[in-house]
Amino acid sequence: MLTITQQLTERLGKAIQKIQNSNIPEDYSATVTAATDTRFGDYQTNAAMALAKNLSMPPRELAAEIIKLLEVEDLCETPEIAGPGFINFRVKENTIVSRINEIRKCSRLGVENTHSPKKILIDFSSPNIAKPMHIGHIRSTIIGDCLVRVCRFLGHEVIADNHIGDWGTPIGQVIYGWKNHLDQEAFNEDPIKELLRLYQMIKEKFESDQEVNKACLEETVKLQSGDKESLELWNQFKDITMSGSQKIYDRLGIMFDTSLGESFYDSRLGPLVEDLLCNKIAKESDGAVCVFSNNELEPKNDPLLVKRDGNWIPVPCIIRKKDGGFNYATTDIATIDYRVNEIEAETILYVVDDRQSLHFRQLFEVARQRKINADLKHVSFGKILGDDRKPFKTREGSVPDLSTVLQEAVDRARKVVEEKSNNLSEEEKENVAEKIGIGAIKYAELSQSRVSDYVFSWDKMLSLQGNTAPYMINAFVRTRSIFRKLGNNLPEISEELSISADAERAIAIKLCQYGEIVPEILTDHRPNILATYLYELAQAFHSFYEQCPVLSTEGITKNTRLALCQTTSAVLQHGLGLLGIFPPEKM
RNA sequence: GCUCCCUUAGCUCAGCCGGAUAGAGCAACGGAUUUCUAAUCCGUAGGUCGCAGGUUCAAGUCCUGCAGGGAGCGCCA
Repeated sequence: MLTITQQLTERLGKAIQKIQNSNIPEDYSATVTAATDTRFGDYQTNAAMALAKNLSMPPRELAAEIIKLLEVEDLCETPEIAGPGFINFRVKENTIVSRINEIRKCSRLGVENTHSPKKILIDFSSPNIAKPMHIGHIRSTIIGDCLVRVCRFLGHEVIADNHIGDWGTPIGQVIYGWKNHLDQEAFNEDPIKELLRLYQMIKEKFESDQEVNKACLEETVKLQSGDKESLELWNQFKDITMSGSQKIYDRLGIMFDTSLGESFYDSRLGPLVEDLLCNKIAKESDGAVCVFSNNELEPKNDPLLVKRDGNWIPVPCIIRKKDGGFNYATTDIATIDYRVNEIEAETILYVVDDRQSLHFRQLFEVARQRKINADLKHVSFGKILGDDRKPFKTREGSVPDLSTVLQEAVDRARKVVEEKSNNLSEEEKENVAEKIGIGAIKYAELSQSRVSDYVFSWDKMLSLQGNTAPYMINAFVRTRSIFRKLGNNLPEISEELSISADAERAIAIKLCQYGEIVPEILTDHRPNILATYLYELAQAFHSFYEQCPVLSTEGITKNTRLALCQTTSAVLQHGLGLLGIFPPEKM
């Protein structure tokens, strides 16, 4: 089952072959894309302009030549030349009708499985022990989950891995805090809050107070050498933290296949460093063990070099500290080994904020030097800002707690529901508020380009207009209300469709494109491509809904409109589902 | 000091491998409701795509330089 783009691209390719001119580059592959503006038609190609120079022909003349050779009468009207040499295609009604009918019969809604399924491990969320999840975890968690859903749907084998920060110096700090400054009453009341207080207090002293610093490092060493009491405390902290995180994952509907924390890799670190020393990948420097540049890369592309006073000087990746301890990079290298050798992942995606880009470039460079055979990619993202364009904070100036943020979203959604949806029962209102609130948080995240920073705005994300969850959900609810009204009188929807009104045509074309859009998400791991598509679909549907009555019509018109509503409903539900959003039936 | 990221309408943001007159939403203004849910739709107005060069038939998109903002930079994670 080919998308309309694929069919047209194939025909265009054949037409260009027929030109049989050796000046056409071997690797040239003509492409047809959706029209940038519907005034020009449905699809377009710039092949004539791209090849004009090679064939030394004026673009418009070449376009005419291509059109002469194109065999597309069965798919579209005679293609037209426009502007500097575009070829525009206007698809025939029967092409749209048969494609819509294919999509209606297809459980995948016209989206093909990938032709090259991979085993993909996605590393995301990554909360830390003794710290409740906060606003800073939201982007990784939501983007990561969306990528898991999309990869899986496209036929990849996916391992969702929560790489928990459960090892290293911070744990030593909390243990030290626990032993010396625990407020038992506060702990009984809210354990995670007390752990966070201890961590923050000790972290501050750790910087300034030599003795605290030393004591914490001793606690860390004790833990890592298997001291029983330390391990018991560590387990307790871990349980407390993870049960808090789990509540958030449950509410968000997010599941992991594995949650191997940093501690899991601890026993592998020593042997790993020895191995790297043996292989001469790493060497000792100032008492530490480091991986240096091997000068295979151009200096400016080499993350293990930095320019200072006009000279390139080494910035090694430290894998064993002077005191014998291991650090972040060591664990990450060991983690790659495990994922590649034992899980047999072919691709690893790290959904981590962009401040760590240097770390990942170094990590990937070490992997390259070791000839690790896997595709490693840092799926980075920017910061969440407040109205003042500074990192988003609560009114009290602290980092907002994630569970509080989720609750506030639901509370705010509830208020709107009270205002607008008085026809619903109490139970329904609660359900709708939950789905809209959580959906709004997720949609706000996924509709943004992940690379840039964005301003967090309650009003915007819960707005009823614009590119927001409530707007999308409302479109879905409207499709549902039509079928609810029909109840048991839903007629058999036949394949006989007549697409005549502009609004019908617009939405039908949009529906045909679902299969073209979904795979594109993975070209650069950008969920907002899907969000933008769904927004355009919802807009087209709202417009259709206003202009084209369904239930009051008869015959083929009714049949057509029911088919479009049904397909829109299915695509909206499915697409939102890929974003991890599950709309209610009513609102 | 060096490296990376960002800069598009008053505000918040889209804009994929370069392609036609740069698009949405909010805010502003003007319309549509005995409804398949107006949580919607239709319309008007709003731009030197940070600045300067370059490559190209074609640059918001690619390259170079500059400015502004953010982040990172040997023993934290």
